[in-house]
Amino acid sequence: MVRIATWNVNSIRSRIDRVEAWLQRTDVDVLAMQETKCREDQFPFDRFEALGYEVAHHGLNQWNGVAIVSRVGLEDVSRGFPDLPHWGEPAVEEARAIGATCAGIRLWSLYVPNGRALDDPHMDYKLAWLDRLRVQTEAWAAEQVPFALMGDWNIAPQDEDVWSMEYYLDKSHVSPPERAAFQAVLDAGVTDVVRPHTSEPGTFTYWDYTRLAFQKRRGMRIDFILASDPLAKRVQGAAIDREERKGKGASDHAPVVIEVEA
DNA sequence: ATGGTTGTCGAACAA
Repeated sequence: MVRIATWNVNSIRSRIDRVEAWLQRTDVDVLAMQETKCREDQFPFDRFEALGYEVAHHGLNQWNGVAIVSRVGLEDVSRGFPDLPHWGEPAVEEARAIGATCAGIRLWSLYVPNGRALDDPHMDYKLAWLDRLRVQTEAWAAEQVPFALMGDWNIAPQDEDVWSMEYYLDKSHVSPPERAAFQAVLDAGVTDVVRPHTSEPGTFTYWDYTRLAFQKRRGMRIDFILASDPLAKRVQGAAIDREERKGKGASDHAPVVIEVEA
């Protein structure tokens, strides 16, 4: 059994103690992280290597940043994928995607742009980014190598994935264009392998730091593991580690874990 | 109370 997880850590430098403790506690073999928020030279490689993990990181500045750590092999690292849209002034490609092959599975750690607001240029960037991911997913699905798209999608695909549709109605993450973009990736050849094992109402992966959102159970399900059909058939179980959102120094996202038949 | 919190080579901005 291989245990594979994804987690938006919201700064690896401020979270490293908790991430290290979590890995030791949960016996996870591969962890995809998002929002490492650091450059290559700032990443705490030694902390993971001391635990027996190989590390691949993609970080360009204090924003975004994605990584994969693995103790079951880590090969053929890709930073980004073709034709990703650019952002900023000057417009550049951001560190939002890294891929690696671990235990024969092609894994991607993805940090989909936030979108910010329905009328914000960042929303156009988000939708363009997701369309490129859709194109890539079609290509990967045709290759027959088992693969998974893991990360923070910044989309709540279904009404039950937010604590209140009324609250989010005029905000990003739930709009029809965003949901259509998410569905288009699914249609390209992957399925959500976590939801079938975590279908309880009120199951979320993210809770805002403000307004006592976690304590009031006001969250969103926006972190997903989407697997190709050959891999999906091997998924034996899945869980969202809500406990990790508790206490001082927690990320605002919870880790999401799947168990895969070796 | 147009509020709250966390992170970043901060002093605004992103989430």
